[in-house]
Amino acid sequence: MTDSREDTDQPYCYRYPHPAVTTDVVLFTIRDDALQLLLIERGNEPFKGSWALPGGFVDIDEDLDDCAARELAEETGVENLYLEQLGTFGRPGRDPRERVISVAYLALAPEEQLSVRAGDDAAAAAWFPVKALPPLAFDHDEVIAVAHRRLISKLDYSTIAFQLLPETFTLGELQQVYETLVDAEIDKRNFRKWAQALEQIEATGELRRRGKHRPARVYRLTGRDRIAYLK
Amino acid sequence: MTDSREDTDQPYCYRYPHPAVTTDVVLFTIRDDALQLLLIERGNEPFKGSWALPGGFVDIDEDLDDCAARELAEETGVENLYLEQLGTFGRPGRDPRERVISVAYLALAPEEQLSVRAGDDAAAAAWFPVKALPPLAFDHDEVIAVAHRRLISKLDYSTIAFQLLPETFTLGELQQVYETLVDAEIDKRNFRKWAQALEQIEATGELRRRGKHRPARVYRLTGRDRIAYLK
DNA sequence: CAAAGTTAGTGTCAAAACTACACCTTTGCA
DNA sequence: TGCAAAGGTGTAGTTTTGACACTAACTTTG
Repeated sequence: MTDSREDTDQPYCYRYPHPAVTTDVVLFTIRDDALQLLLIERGNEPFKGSWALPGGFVDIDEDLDDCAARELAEETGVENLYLEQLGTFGRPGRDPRERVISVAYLALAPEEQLSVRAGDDAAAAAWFPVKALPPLAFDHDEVIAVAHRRLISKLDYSTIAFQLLPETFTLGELQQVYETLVDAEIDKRNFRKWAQALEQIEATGELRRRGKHRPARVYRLTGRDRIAYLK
Repeated sequence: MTDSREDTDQPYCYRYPHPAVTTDVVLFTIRDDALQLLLIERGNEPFKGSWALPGGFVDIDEDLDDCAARELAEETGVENLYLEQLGTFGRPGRDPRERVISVAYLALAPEEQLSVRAGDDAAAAAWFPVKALPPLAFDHDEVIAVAHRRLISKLDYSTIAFQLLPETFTLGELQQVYETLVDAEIDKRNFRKWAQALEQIEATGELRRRGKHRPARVYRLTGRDRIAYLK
């Protein structure tokens, strides 16, 4: 890091103008057997009426992760979910108002945990299937594309997908999540063999009866780590 | 993104103080059969005399990637190498002067391409083995740890390690790079089978004689993509 | 110029991982 | 009670991985 500034009586912002820094969150969930993400409708210019990722300016004494969690809570009422930093988007001109550098986060939560309501700054908050997104503000289409690729590729070497399930789940539900994510059918026996070989889940001993068919064994994650890396 | 500011005649920096944004680069190379990285000795406070990652403040109209490349060139004379964004570090208090958010980059280059000289802001620039780092300024030890983990884990699913070799190389040299990175010996026959199965390298037809032994075939990367993802 | 030293270069076999594939079980409901 | 619907299980063929040892070609030295 360079040291290209000395103390003078001029405030920084005139001698070395600072960019604004925001966080934006790509929150995925699975609803109606589709991968969906949360967008808010912008209530103000620029891009008024367009849809955008939830997010906002970083407070001057606030950590980045905290900012992402706070903005998500404020704008959507969603709390306590899996959040990981995705990348930082800072192309000059991406915000027409001023230079804005955005630290993007990838978030996952099970549908059950979410009760979205529009917050102060948002005209509305709504879920959209990843395959049918509306026109987006700023460079948020690009941010979402990166998030989606990251999620899909992380399936191969981590247990990140478990973050899309509630605390307890059946193997059928788990398989549905994976099938939705990879957008393909998976062989049931091979999938179950694989899932049990992970050593990341254990049966609770309970059965869950849903629908007119044989009840399913209920599982939970072992360990309290949010995600495990495979091999 | 929220819209929590209106236009008034007050400058931004008083109503909504902006953090400073920097880029820092973790540049790895292999020297003397060891993974080494480039540090600069700080010429000014804070942390004067400590070693730190090369980097500096983002210009107000400058893209982040450009900033990382520019600062690296200015401080060390190193140009035209592999650069990828690593992550953003913004814990309040990580810089004692003011709030500084740092976008970190991972960079790789072959030793042959590097002729490091200390630039304006740095008292000195030097290579250190990853296994024997000096005390570091700011949170740069943490940044380096993340970069190192990223590099090692990317070995498994990409051809990122080829960025540590010059344009042409022998399979022996390639194997040495991998052995240095994973810090273990690799079976020669299995390695060569693997490397050729990648379909990412081709023989140039030349032979390279170095030392008192049989000359080795020379290879180059096929395709001009910097890194390929495997499987 | 022969011998010694050094890295280049090659194939096989066993174990492990992966893939394809079909039937019975248990429940709810008509 | 029988039908619809998801739950639950094993095996065999194929592919991938990992262990392992010798000959080839060059340089240097005696």
